[in-house]
Amino acid sequence: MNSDFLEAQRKLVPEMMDLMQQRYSALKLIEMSGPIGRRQLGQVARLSEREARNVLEALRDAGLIRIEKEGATVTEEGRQMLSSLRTSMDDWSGRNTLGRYLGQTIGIRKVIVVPGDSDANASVKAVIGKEAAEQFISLIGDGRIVAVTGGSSVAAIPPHIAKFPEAERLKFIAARGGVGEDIGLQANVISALFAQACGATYSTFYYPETLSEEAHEVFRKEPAALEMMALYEKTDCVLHGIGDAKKMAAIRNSSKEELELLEQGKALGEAFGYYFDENGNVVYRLRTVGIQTEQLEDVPLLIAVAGGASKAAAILAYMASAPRQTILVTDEGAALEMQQIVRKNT
Amino acid sequence: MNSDFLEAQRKLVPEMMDLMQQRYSALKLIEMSGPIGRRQLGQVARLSEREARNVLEALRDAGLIRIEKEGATVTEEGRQMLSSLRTSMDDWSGRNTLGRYLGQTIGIRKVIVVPGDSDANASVKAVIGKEAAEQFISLIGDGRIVAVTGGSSVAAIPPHIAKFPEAERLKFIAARGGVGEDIGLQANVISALFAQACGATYSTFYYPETLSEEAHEVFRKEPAALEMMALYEKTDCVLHGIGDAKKMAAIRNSSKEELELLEQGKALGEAFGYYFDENGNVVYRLRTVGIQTEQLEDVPLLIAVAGGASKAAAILAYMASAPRQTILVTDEGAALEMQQIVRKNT
DNA sequence: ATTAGTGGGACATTTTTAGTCCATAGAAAA
DNA sequence: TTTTCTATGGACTAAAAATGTCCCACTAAT
Repeated sequence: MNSDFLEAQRKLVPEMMDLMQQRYSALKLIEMSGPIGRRQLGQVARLSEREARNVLEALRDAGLIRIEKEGATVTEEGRQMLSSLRTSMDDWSGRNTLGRYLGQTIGIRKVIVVPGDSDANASVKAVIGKEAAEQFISLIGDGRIVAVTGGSSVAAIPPHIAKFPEAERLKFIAARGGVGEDIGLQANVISALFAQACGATYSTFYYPETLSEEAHEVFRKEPAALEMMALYEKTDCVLHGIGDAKKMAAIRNSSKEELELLEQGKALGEAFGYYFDENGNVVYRLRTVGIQTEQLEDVPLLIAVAGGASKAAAILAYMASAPRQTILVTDEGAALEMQQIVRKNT
Repeated sequence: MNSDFLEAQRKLVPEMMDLMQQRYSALKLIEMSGPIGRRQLGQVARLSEREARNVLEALRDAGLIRIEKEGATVTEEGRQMLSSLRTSMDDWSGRNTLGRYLGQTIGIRKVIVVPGDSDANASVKAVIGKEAAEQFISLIGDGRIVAVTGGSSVAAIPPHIAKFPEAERLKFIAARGGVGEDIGLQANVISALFAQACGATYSTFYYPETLSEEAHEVFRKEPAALEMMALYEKTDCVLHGIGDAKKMAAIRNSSKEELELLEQGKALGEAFGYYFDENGNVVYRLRTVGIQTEQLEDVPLLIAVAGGASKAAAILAYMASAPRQTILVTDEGAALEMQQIVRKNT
């Protein structure tokens, strides 16, 4: 498959991909806009005059365009090249630009879109996990404390973590105490998986999801709880999933009162025990020992993972108030749906 | 097909290919030579310390190698990448290095090797023609007089000539007067095809192949002949094929004396009416109005086209005395065979 | 202890690239 | 026909990036 090859290439010569996309899309623009000049092309392709000039000269040297007094035109060869590259490039560069577009509109650091839709094809989750693992490894820097949440998306990350320099110094913790969900997808278990993959250490903390106010107070003063809360203050990285509010509430066997609160508040998304409405307002939160939204602001590396068209609304809900440094790794299904929602609302 | 994609890409971002090949072969070396250091890698891969360093760092950032105190090792991911790229890259870069190797040993400017073997697959000739056309277009510069010879290889070039700036100023001529061969492959006809493809002009000159010495003398003084000879002096580019000596002699219905001369002189290759032995010595030449080997030395752009394993010996014979500025466009079949012959002789 | 490797830091120098302006030449509009 | 607009290509400076070359600290094997 060509896309495999493109992926391999992206890894091998990443600095060239920009250039390639630049030239490809310039060629496409030239094809569409007939004879077009350097400055005009620059404007429509968001290139400076010089950049546009370089691109044009490169394309000319490759024999793909003809540069004449009235502007640049595609040659026959250029047309052939366009048609032979179109499918794979459009696919690839479409996801790329979609990611950039979403990143800008949502107002976060980066959005990575992998091909496919996790709703339709479960194996896409693995690709999301792989991408997230790469981001994590390359950006963790000299961070030490990593908080992870539960969920299948986050669970897809550890299998793709290869040992990297100083991986052992990391300490993984659950971003939120809690039991009750599927054991394999609990934050505690996942943090252990991460620790194993890295040869690192982890701390666990179990916390009953539903407690009376009094019991809660008592629990909060437990030494183990205090220790965890101290760690949350020093967290260097959070890897978290995003859930659909209703589904999460159902999974958690929430009480009638809770369900009503979520219903009234029009909760859409959920992340680390917080429920958000479409504007990112916190509608409800689980009382548990966990990282707080205020603390997130000071965490340098925030990686959110969630895929599938059905999660688009939930993702947008959380992202409406997500810290700017957030990186979202999602799939095409969710990304396209998000794009539609965003467009509808403007 | 991946190779199509690679080809398209080579056109779109030619500057990437070097880098890609550099990194790919470095990765391969690292895989083979176990943990290897920056300087050692530099030596074996012919990179400066800095270049090796850059490559290593790029591979490390891509997660393909691990750099540790004892040197660089390939990661699991790197191994996967190698196996997924191996076939297409080795194919491509094999031809590339083969071309470089031949260029150096033969002592000419450049050798371009296209995939396939014209002996086995006639469509390979078209690829050779396309490549030759590209070289011609990109290197002709502000040359004006272009001399072409006959033969199927040269005839494969004009179909791939797209109009380029100032193509009309060119003048195509036959590198050698002569009739008797297949009409469609005669130099005169081919020069007309070139002219048509470029929207340029051409001059023809017919010259009987076999003439008595006296008739020859008379012919040489014809105004048309003198005009052609004047053009040969000013030739800016020669596009020529290379023939197998015996086959050419057969095609030309050579006389017994000629055949004997060729036999005795161990003629192997033929080009513009000259026959060469394995050391590049001229064994015999047709008496005709045509470009002379001495004149070739002053022609800035010399492009030789010939493919097929069966022509390997002939190509090497001519190349043994070919001017240094010659560019050879050939196919894998001929190139591999040439490599074998060269190795046997050393 | 010595030697031959390793990676990584540092720095001057060269090379490449980017930004900008201008001259000039066609094409289209007036 | 003249004017205006937009085109390319040349030229130049400032800035950024790549390169060659050291040195240093460290490690493992001799």
